[in-house]
Amino acid sequence: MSNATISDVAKKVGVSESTVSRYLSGFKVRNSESIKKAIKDLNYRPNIMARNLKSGKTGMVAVIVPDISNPFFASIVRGAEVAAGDDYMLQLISTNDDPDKEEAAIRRLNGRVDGLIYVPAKEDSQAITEFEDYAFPVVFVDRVISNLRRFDSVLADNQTGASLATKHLIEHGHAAIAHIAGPSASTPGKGRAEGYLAALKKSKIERNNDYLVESDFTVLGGYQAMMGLLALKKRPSAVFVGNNLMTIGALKALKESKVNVPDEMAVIGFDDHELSDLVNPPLTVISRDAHLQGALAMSTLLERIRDGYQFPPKQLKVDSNLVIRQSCGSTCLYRKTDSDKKILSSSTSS
Amino acid sequence: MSNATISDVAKKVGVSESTVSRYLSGFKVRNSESIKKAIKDLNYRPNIMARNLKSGKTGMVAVIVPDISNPFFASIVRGAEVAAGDDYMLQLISTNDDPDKEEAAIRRLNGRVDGLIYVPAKEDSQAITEFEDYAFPVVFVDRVISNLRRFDSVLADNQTGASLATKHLIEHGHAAIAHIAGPSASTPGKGRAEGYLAALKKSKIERNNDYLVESDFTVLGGYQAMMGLLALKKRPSAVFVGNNLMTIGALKALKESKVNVPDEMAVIGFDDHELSDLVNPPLTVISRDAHLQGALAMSTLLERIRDGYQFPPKQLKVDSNLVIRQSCGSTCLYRKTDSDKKILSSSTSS
DNA sequence: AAGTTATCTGCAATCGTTTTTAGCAATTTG
DNA sequence: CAAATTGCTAAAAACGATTGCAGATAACTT
Repeated sequence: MSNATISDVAKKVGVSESTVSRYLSGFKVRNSESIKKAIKDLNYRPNIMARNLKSGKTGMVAVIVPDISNPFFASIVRGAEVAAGDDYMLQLISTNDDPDKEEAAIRRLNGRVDGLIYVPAKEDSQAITEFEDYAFPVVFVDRVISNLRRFDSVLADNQTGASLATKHLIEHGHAAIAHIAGPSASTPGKGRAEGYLAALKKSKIERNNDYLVESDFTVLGGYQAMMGLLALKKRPSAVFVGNNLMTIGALKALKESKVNVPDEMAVIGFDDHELSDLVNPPLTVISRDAHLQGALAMSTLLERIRDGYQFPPKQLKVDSNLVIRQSCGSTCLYRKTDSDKKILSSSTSS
Repeated sequence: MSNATISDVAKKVGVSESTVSRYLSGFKVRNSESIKKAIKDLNYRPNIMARNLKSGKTGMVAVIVPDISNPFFASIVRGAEVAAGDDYMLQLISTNDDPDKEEAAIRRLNGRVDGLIYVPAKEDSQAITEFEDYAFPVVFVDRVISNLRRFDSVLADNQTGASLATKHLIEHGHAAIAHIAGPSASTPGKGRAEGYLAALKKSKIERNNDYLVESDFTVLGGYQAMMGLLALKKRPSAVFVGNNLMTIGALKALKESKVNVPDEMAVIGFDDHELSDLVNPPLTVISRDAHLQGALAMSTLLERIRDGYQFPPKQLKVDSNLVIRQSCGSTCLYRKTDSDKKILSSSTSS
């Protein structure tokens, strides 16, 4: 039952192990036919571990995400998987945004993978130091660790996207605009808050610190943040929510508080979803191509694995688009386009 | 730069490699202090591949799912990951429901993993034959391959869940009840259709073949199936949709056709979602704990890896629950319960 | 046919561990 | 005090592949 080894094949054919090995590597070999047959007869499969030990390669790439059940990260992973094709297999790790888990995971990864696609929790994560030790290339996706500039990254254009969202609310006549932000220690949390503030400034709307609440990218966090905003003496009339999960939480809070969207509170989210269209009211969001982000990250990583760091690190960005539906009070224009929604492109990748 | 080996450590301390190895395995050793120091100084990390080659174990478990971007499968994976803890790492493979890809993946997995958690596309998949060759335990989740009874499985109670859904519609006065089913070649597609038919039979409602349409578990498939139902001379007044994605598609079709839910068409889905509550109207669904399913699968698998097949294969089932919201015309009772929704338990796991 | 070159082959070393074996010293036992 | 037991240790043999080297065929030259 236990698998045959290369030596079994060699013995059966009457050649040396090296000849079989060379046959397997595609070299021209005299008894290729009988080797082929013996391999089939013995159901021989090369032992990957032995091969890896010799070659020093593993044929594996790790992907560290906060939580695979977040559809956004699932899309990234899927994109990465597709881009990896048959060359590399994926190892998946969810960290729950816990830097300690990230550190432990990276430590365990040593010797198991040839590269890492990494969505870190915090820009100043302690795991930084660990990276010095480990000898595989890393590509950051969606978030970066600021001190690790030597690695590549594939981000969304958070600033532009957030400005676009805020501007959209302003154009609908809102001035009391809140922002439920992600952790300021995270790249998108920080970037989107910056974009929000920049848009306010540009329209000469004074910043109200009560309206900028920092949360944690979770449903519950979004719910609580929204409840907080509703409890304010001077309620905002519109809110830009910093990610998909917090948007769900915010909407739950609004529904529970019987606050009408968009009349009493306009809402715009970050990151689209298959169901955004069917929510009541259909949700206007900033969207970007997570699948593409994952695919870009993987191809960048594979390049590094192949060619090393002879070229300077890349900083890729994918577009953020505004998908107008009805949660900001926009009329139902989107029916007129063939894609069932109106998309305004914002920025180009670079 | 390249990692130090156990021999470097041994040399530095002045002992043999085996002594260092024994120290690492927790045996009592005379120079343990200096070995500890040398390991730290040299930043020695054991080479996993060498270790795996020697032990024949990989410390890895593969998870094969149709598509990780389907939140349901993402939950399964997450549950499996949590249950694996620090003992095993996960290798992820999406197959797009393509049996050929499944087969190729399983073939590649040989020697890379100690076990497999597997959501196959079809019950009669050709990949069956492959399994004979490979020497790791397998646990099926959500779907099985019928000829492989020797492996464990963790399924949902599809029949009961589907009956519950259908009965719910019947109790709301519907008799013209359609079912958009998944592929009949798949376990849940078949099981849920059976449950649907059983419930009709029990209520002495005649089966209408136009009302049982087989689709493919995708958004587009659900959309097209619903469009087909709407085009019928005698439209059904209610529909039970066989999975989450097809439900989204069906709702899109209804929205696009301006058919009111639940007045003109009652809808009940299979599998809950964080957003189901916020959809218009809030979606009544059959729900089961996907996270638990994944966790059970993993713990079953780890048991097999540890103890082998001395015990007969297990067939676990998780409960299906009815979550009543408003898409079937139920009044808004759910507010009265503390969990924000009314849950009727259906069956117990066995 | 003999010399030269091009192909292919087996041997042995190597990758970095773990584990078995046997040996040595120190300690306990009769 | 000799004998038996204990507690570590080093040396060597795996684990299953790949690869440099040198020798053996085979295939061309002239």
